[in-house]
Amino acid sequence: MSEARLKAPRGTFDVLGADAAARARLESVARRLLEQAGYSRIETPCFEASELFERTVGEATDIVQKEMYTFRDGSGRSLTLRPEGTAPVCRAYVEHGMHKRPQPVKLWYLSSFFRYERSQKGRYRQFFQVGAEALGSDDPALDAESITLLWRLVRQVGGRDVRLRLSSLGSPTARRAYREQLKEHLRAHEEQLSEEVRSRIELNPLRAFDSEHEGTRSAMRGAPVLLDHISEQDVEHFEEVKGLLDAAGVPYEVDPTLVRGLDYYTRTVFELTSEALGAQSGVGGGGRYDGLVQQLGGQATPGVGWAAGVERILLAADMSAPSEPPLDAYICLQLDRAAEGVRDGAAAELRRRAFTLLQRARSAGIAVDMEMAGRSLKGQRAQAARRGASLIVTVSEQATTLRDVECGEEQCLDDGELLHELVRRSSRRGTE
RNA sequence: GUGGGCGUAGCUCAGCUGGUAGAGCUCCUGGUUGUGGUCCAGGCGGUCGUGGGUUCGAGUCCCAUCGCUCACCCCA
Repeated sequence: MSEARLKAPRGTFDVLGADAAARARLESVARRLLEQAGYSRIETPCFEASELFERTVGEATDIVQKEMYTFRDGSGRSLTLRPEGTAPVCRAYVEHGMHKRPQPVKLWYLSSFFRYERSQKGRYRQFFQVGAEALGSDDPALDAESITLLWRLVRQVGGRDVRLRLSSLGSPTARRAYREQLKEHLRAHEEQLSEEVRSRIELNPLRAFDSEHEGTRSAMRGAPVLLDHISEQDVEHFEEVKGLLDAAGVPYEVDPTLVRGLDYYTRTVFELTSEALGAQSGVGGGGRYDGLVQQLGGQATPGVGWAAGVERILLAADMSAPSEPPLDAYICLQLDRAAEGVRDGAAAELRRRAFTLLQRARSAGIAVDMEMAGRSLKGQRAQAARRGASLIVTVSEQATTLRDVECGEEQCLDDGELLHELVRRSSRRGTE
């Protein structure tokens, strides 16, 4: 018998109505902001060789461990729906020899990503990210520019209660050494730690810094801090970035405990959060990834970039979506004997006339629609009103009339005159 | 994977201690209104998430299951 009705899979959603309009606005703000700064659009495939993510994101991360949508195609290749955007962009940089272009190469995207997770507010299995990547230079100005763009994007769409946190991870070696040091410190104070933190010493020692637990907090006061263990050049780089952000008037907080979820980050890392979001407070984040391109088989190429969740920006921004744009005109069909169906010759003839008019009016640049749902004349007028049309054309067997709703004028015209009148009246309105 | 809350019309919801399903909005039709969003009347629309159980009788009680949602974990 009847199956259960099909629904969008868990963690996915349809975009429509006001939500679609808000997204379109966000996209146009992002495009203007990023293209003005020299970023050009890139779209990479929805899926990539699984290896791309396994190698770059980090074997031990949750993403690779349990969140990837991985499948085999007809030839047995292992493919994965992209869980993030930086590795694919770097792959494209290498694949298209972009190191031969003038550096830095700046690219931006707005695409969907996939992670198999339990969904909740601001977290979905298919989600959208807007992101920007700048490759080919380790100039701290590029870091500062990247961060500033994320900051300005979120502010421009009306992001509320946003905070920017900033830190530096140094080199991967410094980071690894630090991690061991921290684990040692935690093990030395194990009896003070909360059970949860204790069970995560190996997996995620950095998390101990976020704990609210009394004993853990006191144990962490004496803990080593990564920022104190990075190289002199990295400190200098970080100082430059901070100075440039100060100069640009971008407010930030240095947070030495800031961690990012992906393995490839080096030096600068940052995260933008909003209190308006619920549990998933991260709106966007990113950092520098100086070893990534080389890891993918390219020349040693530094890079810096970020990604921000579209759904999260929208939650933080509370964008009042513009309503559907109104129509200039609506074409109604008036049949003498309404009882006769659409197969009736007269009705078909009427429809042909109206349809021709519709197409000619659209070619002339007028936003116009016509009745295509079999409504009564009253229903058609109501529909015209709903669509915001200020001009109503009524096509009947005897005549074609144009009524200007705003001034109440009504005139009987032939089709050529009608077109002129439509253009005249709708353009006059447009320029007012 | 774990825990809390919730599943009745397209949407928002009502339905008391079990008695055989309702309202508002939307949509359509007719009337009315200066041929337009008003007002009036009518209509379309639901195997009450699904499957069992208790009962003469279940939207209501019990069990299971699925879905949605929020949170943990983690992250955008």
